[in-house]
Amino acid sequence: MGDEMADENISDLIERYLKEILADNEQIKIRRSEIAGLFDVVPSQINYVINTRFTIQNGYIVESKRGGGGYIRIEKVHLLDDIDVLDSLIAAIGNKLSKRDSETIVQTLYNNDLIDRREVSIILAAIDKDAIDLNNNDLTDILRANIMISILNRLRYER
Amino acid sequence: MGDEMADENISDLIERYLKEILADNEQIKIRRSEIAGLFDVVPSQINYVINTRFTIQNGYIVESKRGGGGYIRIEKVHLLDDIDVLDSLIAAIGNKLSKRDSETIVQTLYNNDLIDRREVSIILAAIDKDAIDLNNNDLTDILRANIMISILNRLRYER
DNA sequence: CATTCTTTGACTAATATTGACTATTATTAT
DNA sequence: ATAATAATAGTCAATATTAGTCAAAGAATG
Repeated sequence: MGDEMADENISDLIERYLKEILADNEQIKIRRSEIAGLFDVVPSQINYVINTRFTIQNGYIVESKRGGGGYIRIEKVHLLDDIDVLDSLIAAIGNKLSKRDSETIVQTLYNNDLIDRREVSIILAAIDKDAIDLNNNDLTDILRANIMISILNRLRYER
Repeated sequence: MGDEMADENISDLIERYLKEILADNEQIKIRRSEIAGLFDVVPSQINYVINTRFTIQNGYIVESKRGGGGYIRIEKVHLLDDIDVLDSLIAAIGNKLSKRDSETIVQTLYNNDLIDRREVSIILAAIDKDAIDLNNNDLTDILRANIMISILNRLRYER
């Protein structure tokens, strides 16, 4: 890679365009079709750009609304400094997560002062066996993994 | 949550208009056609706004009267204590819970000082669409209901 | 070549807007 | 009083306006 090379593809251009705006603003609210029109691509390409380049790992959260006056909002979030614990926990969780392992994770979070007592309680309630039980143990473990990862990702930043 | 900027659609504007009045008053009594005229929409759109944004889950009670001198009255609801808030929210959740309704509930919890910002964030992460998506929308709504109820029940003890 | 990334578009989903028709209540005429 | 009319609000389904998903085709990369 050299210096200052022209980004070749349109997705990169769109990414750069949005990030330039985000350099001066905490968030942007766009109309999907407008941006698509600006770069002369199909609207769904905007979703592609967002899904590949504005993830939470990159420090962005995205929300949207359909219907009249619909929009996509991209928000820059401030990633916390002591994220290592969270990252390694996320990395360690695979496809599935047992009840036992999930409790260990919650305990670790608490021990590291990443969550308080009430938050422990809320998280345990969210992954409670009865809440996510669908008569299929594999499915329950998958759900537990998904929910836990989602929560850990939330803990990575503050608004 | 909160800081609203440039709502694009008219329903949002009407919602904000009414809520601004309600910020200073316990209730408002409106004439449907008047509000409709103010925003230049058909009268039934006022019903749409009320049905989607002034539900009991949102913390409002609405009553109305037809005929000459008819009106719609929107009243802020006062729940007696925290347990009542939780109980009525739990009662309002049936078998399934949409994303939209779940967000309303979380907002209500926050407005009633039952949870703080971080807890809002954690709960929303737990019921995030991607976390509980199993390629079946009904199932997702069922899971969301289960998880939300589980959390609400936990909050009853965790004061 | 094989693999991964990008581009495209047909189909789906969510939300908002509109208006025709209905229901209820108040007022006026008989 | 009763009936007719006017003045409201409610319901519901059609249409409009967005954004999302997914898989296939094409391009780039190694």
